[in-house]
Amino acid sequence: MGDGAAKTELFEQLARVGKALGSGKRLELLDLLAQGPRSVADLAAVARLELTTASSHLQALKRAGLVTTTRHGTTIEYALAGDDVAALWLALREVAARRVADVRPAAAAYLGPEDTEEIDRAELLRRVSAGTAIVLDVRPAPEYAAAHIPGAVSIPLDELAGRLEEIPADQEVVAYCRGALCVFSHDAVRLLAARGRRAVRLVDGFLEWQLAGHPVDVHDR
Amino acid sequence: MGDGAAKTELFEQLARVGKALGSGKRLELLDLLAQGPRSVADLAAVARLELTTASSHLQALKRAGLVTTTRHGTTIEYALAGDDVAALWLALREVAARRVADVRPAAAAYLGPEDTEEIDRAELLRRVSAGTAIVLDVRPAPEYAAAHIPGAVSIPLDELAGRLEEIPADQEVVAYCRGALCVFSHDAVRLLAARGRRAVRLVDGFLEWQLAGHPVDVHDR
DNA sequence: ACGGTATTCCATAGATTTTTGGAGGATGCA
DNA sequence: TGCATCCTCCAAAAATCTATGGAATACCGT
Repeated sequence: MGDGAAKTELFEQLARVGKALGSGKRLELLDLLAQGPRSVADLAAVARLELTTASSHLQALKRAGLVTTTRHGTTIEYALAGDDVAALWLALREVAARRVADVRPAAAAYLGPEDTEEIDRAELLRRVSAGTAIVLDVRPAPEYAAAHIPGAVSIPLDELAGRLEEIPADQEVVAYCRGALCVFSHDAVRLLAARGRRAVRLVDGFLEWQLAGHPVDVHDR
Repeated sequence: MGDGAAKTELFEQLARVGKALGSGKRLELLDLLAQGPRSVADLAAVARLELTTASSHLQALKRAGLVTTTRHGTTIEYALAGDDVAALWLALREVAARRVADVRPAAAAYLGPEDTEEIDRAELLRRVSAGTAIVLDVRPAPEYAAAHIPGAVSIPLDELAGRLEEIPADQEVVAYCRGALCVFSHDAVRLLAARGRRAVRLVDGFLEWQLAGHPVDVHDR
């Protein structure tokens, strides 16, 4: 029948991963790391956390095996341990969105009204290969640099208003950002629409693109 | 940029699912529920928990949306909320097995030595359709009754020694149980081998079979 | 209505986690 | 060597979670 104590111990070990996923702060850090490796100070700033708090949460993620560290001189770069971790994060998000009643209103409050048109990955590929649309990456520059959809142009959301002329006025724009729960592409499409551009939003984002096995580009622009 | 408070709130809501996965006891209950619906008293007995402890853990799982309840007269039946939850549980297990160093030794201590031959689902289907093997479900009877691999014969592990004559001596046996971390099929194959039978083990179990989209049978035998 | 069964609710003590600030290590550069 | 930067370690207080046993609730059969 198997020893009860050994079984308890095994499940307690599995729960270490669960515990790591049991904090909003840590999930936020994980979500950022899913876009690419980053330093502790960087992550703390973007996630609006005290440095020591961020450090201790990152170490909790590391103890659970979800992230790895690499030293680059004086800075330490945290990175997702692998695609399986990204898949786990996505699975958790999907369960939460479907099963936790309060997630929908919380998402709506964060993302804003549903006033923007969305398309899926297949439709994006169709429009791009037909030449009727260009793909716009509105994530912060370091995340674009880490990896992005091939052919996408990078204009971070907070620079978009000032760099509008870089986008041909007669082209439709498909904007994307981190993932389904990222606000940047919503705001970008609203901004573009307000300036009279034709713009739609990829329904999810880079995380889902990558996990679906699509190719990605790194570096350059 | 999106309101910081709204973002924090959203991730805190997502973390409710993570928190639910952050306890060995709850994972054990989830693992049982992945085999089929069960009552509170039943779950408490199988998971070796006090009734009130089991009840409160089950309610925690319910608040996180991972399980649902149905009243049947005086008993309350808990069930997994859906396949997406089973997939999440499997994803967590796979990440833990790959990334948490202490999971392997804990699994080895629970499952015993690697002295049994294992085959995958494709090989099982091959041997069954070739008529060279029969499939043996060694889970407790209620789990077999809830759902099982089509054509499988049910002999719970603790009855196996006494019901050996029900298995044709010249047939190879493929034993399976709940999943990759379930000990029953390991013990069953050891027992059969000790009695001179040819027996191998499905590398994972019913959970993975079902999630892979294979058909399942319910009721009868 | 009554007794019996299955489960949840409640209060509490004990354990674990989270946050924060200050001190300490490691690395790079002048 | 000395100094700056980036990060981790440590300790303590606050907050949260867990286990447990007794009481309360819901439903069933008589």
